[in-house]
Amino acid sequence: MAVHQAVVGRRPRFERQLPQARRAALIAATIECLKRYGHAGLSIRTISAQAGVSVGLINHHFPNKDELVAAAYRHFNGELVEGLRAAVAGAGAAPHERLRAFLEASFSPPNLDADVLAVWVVFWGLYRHSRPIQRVQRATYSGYVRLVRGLLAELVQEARLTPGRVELRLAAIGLTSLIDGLWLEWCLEPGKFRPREAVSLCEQWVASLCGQGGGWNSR
Amino acid sequence: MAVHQAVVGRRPRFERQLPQARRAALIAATIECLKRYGHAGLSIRTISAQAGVSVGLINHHFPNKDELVAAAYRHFNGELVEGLRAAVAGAGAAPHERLRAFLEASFSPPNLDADVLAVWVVFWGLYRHSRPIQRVQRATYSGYVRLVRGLLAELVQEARLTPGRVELRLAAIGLTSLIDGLWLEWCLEPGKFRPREAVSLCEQWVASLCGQGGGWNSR
DNA sequence: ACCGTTATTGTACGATCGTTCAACAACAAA
DNA sequence: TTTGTTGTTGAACGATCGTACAATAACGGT
Repeated sequence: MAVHQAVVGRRPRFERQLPQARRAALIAATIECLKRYGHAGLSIRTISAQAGVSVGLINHHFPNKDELVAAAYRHFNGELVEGLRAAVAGAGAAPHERLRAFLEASFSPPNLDADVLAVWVVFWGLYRHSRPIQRVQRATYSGYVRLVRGLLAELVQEARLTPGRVELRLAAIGLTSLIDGLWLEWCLEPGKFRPREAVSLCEQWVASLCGQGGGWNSR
Repeated sequence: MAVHQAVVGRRPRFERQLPQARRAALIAATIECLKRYGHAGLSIRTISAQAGVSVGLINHHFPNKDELVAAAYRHFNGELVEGLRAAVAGAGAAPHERLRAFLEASFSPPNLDADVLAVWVVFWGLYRHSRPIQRVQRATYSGYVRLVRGLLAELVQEARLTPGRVELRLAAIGLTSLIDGLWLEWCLEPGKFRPREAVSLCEQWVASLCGQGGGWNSR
C-alpha cells in the first residue's frame, strides 16, 4: 500500500543506541571538542553538535556537564595508562628495555601531540574546583604511578642496589614530574626540543638514580 | 550654607585613579579571582566586583577581556622571574649556593602555593587558543629560561667541564621541566611529597649533569 | 500489526556572558 | 567659582550558557 511504502521509504530520523555506546560516543566527542577549542569547547551545544545529537541527549545519559567531563577525564587517563602498559608489555624482558619502551611511548604519538597535551592542561585547570574530576584523579592516577614505580623497582633490582636505601617513592615522583614537565614544555613550545631528546633526558635521569651516573658527558 | 554642607559632607561615589594604577588593580583582581574560582573566575563581572568597580570600567582600560587576561599573565610571569632573580642575587657567590637559593625560592611561598599553581595551569590551558597569551608567553618565558641557563652555565664552569660537550640547552630544558613537573604534581596532590624533597630532587639532577653524580644512594 | 519501553528530539527558560554607550561626576586648571 | 577633561558608572543589548521537559519516534517483544 501507499502508506506502507511511505513508512518503509523514509530513513529513521535518528538511531537509537545502547546507553553504554552513546555514553562512549559523547565522551569521545567531549575530548575531540577539547582538542579543537580548548576550554571553550566544553559546552553542551558544542559537544552535542560534535557527537551529532541534540542538546537534550547529554542530560539523559549524564546527570550534568561536570559528570560528563569527569567521565571524559577518566577515559583519557585510562587510555594513556593502557597504552603505556601495552608498550611496556611489548618490549623485551630487560628492565632498561622496558623503561625505554615506556619513555618512547610517552614521547611519541598519540601521547605526544600538541592537542592531546592541551587537553591535559585543561583538565588540570579544572581539577581544583570540580569534585567529580578530583574523584577521577584519585581513582586513576594511582595506576600511572604504580606503572612508573614498577619499572623503577625492576631497574633498582637489576642494579643490585640495596632496596632500603633507594627512595623508590621519590624516584617515581621525580620521573613522573620530569615526564609531565617535558610534556608541558613541548606543548607550549614544540620547537624547543625533539621528542628523542626528551627520552634521552629521562634515561639520563634514571641512570643517575641507579648510581651508574656517568654524568652529563658520558652519552 | 546648607547646600555647601551637603556637598562637603557627602563622600565621593568613586575615586578617580591614574590609568596605570587602575590597570594594576584590575590585573591584581584578575589574579585573585583566578586563585579563588579557577577558570570560572575569569568573567568581567567577577573581576570587576573583586576590584570594587563597575562592569564597564574594564573595557575602558583594556580593549577586551583577552587582553586583560594576557596582561595578568605578563604580570604573573614577571613577578615570578623577578622574585627568583632576587633570591639568586641575595645568595652567596658560589654557583651551587646560587642554584640552591633559586630552587628553594621556587619551592617555597609565594611560588609554591596550591592556588598559585592552579593559576598557572589555567593560563597554560588558555595558551593554545589565545593569541594575546601566546605573545606574552614568547616575550616573558625567555627571561625565565635565561635565568636558569645562566645558573647552569656557572655550575658547568665551576665544574671545569668542557663547555662544548655540555648541552646547556638540554640541561636548561630538563631542569625547567623537572621544576614545572614537580610544581604541577605538588599542586595536584600536595600531600605526596614535601617541598624540601623537590629541592633535593632538582639538586641531584643537576649534580648528575655535572658528572659529580654520586648516584641515588650518595645523599 | 500492534504495543510498550525509552532513547531522542527540540523548544523553552532563566541566568550569565562580553561589550557598548550615553550620562555622570571627580578633580585639576583657569 | 567656573570650565574642561576624562575616569567611572550602570543600564541595555544580543549571544550563549546549562538544564528541564513534554512530545516524538525507533525498535524489540508479543
